[in-house]
Amino acid sequence: MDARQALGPASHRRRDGLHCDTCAARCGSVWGAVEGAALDHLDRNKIVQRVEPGHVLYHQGTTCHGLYVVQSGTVAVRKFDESGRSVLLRLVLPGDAIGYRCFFNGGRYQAQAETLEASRVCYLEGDLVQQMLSSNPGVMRGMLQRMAADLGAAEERFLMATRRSMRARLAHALLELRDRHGVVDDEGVLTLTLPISRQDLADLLGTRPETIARTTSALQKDGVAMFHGRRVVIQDLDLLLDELDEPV
Amino acid sequence: MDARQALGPASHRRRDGLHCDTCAARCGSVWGAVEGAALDHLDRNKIVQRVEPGHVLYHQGTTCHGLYVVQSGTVAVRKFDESGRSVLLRLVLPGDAIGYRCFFNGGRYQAQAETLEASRVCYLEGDLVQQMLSSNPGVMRGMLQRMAADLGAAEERFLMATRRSMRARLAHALLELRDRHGVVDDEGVLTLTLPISRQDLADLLGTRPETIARTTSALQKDGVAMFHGRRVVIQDLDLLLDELDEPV
DNA sequence: GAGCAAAGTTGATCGAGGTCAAGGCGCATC
DNA sequence: GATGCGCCTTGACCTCGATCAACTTTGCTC
Repeated sequence: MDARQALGPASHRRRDGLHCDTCAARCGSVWGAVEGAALDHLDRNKIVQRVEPGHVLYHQGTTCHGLYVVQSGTVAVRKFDESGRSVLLRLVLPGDAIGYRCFFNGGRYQAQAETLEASRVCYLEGDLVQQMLSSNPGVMRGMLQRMAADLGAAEERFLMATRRSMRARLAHALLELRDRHGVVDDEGVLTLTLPISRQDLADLLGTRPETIARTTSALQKDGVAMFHGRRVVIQDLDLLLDELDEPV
Repeated sequence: MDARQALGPASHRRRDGLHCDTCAARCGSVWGAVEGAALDHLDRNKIVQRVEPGHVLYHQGTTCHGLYVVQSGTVAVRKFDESGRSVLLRLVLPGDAIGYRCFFNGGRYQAQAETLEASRVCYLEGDLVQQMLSSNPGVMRGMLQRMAADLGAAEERFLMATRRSMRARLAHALLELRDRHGVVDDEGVLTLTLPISRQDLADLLGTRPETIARTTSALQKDGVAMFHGRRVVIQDLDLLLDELDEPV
């Protein structure tokens, strides 16, 4: 009867003590527009999963029946090619939906989604999403906006990959990661904790781990940023910004 | 009173003898779901432009108030960077909307759209689009599907640019252009008439015109395709398909 | 801490494709 | 036909980043 009954083990269900009401990720996201009875409905029917790092939300090639929304943590969308090699396509942050491309387009997942950190992820079953979309114009508008923004980002990424040097592209990537993975201390020193390996970073920039290593040490030699494993320390943000605007 | 009054010279208005009813581009597009009174409404309020090649539909940086839909012809979306150089971002075919990213996301156009051939383009004013979207769930679904597909294409393009050789990328591009710009004769020989210059083709593939020239002559030397200006003759499609699946 | 696997770095080398410069070629105008 | 103007192609050269192969570091298990 209840759609929830059919999906996932009990430990993965809702009632993790967080009502949608108080979910920080919801504000500023597509679901920010939902309120009142609809929000209650959403809360009652969502399925919350708390997962450890490395958990796979869905596998490539499986059929898509609903939408995942990241509540906390970071999720990686990764694609496997014919030969089994994987490529990191993008990172998904709290408040964002995962798998929406496949949800709207139908068919099977073109990629797999896996958590990089301990995360909380909500699953919304297909009908629930449709209800939310049709009953709440704000959700629909938000969804369209999000897709439009993602499309812009994808275009930007192509231009970066084809026109800019590795230095500029790495600098760009670091700045993108700043919001979510960066901390500024009292003296204005920015420290990033990268959520991904060098291999994944390479995939994200369309290059190889060796090139990442060479580029990081070049930036380090020039005093732009210090790299220790996944920790990146940036003393002077302006130097990093300068890396962006060299070429034409 | 009438929104049409405010927009464009009289020569650009509707009543070009083509009711939405009979518009071939509509079927198989987002607007295929519209029918009956809504279709009449759409037809009465659309603004049709017949334009010669090279006509600019909108300029980069101007504000977006509605949606353009290509009825016939091909439209190029082109972006100018700070230094004034332009980059061809993508081609838009009949039935597809242009400028929807900006329409949903708000703000100003990130690129300019110009016709490559003599074309017919419909302009739908913002309110009209909203009406269509909200009154007709099929349109909304179609729009979402289209955006999802575009997003997939953009991702694919990035992967092509970063992992594949120029030969494979050019072959891929030729195959993409086949549907719309290709003709097969009695003996099964495929002839493409490219809608774009070498410079634009280079932009599309993220490379330089010189590299395009070198790659075309390499393909020609190997008998895969013959290039004479914008005319491309492909004797054996299989040879072209073989170019796609070499590397990993 | 020893042992080991995975991740990251560095070096040496190579090649695809970018860059610059010099011709061809089609096409309009006169 | 001569002139001029874009567009395209070719050649020569060079650079950035890929590749392959060692080596180092990190992190995990016992």
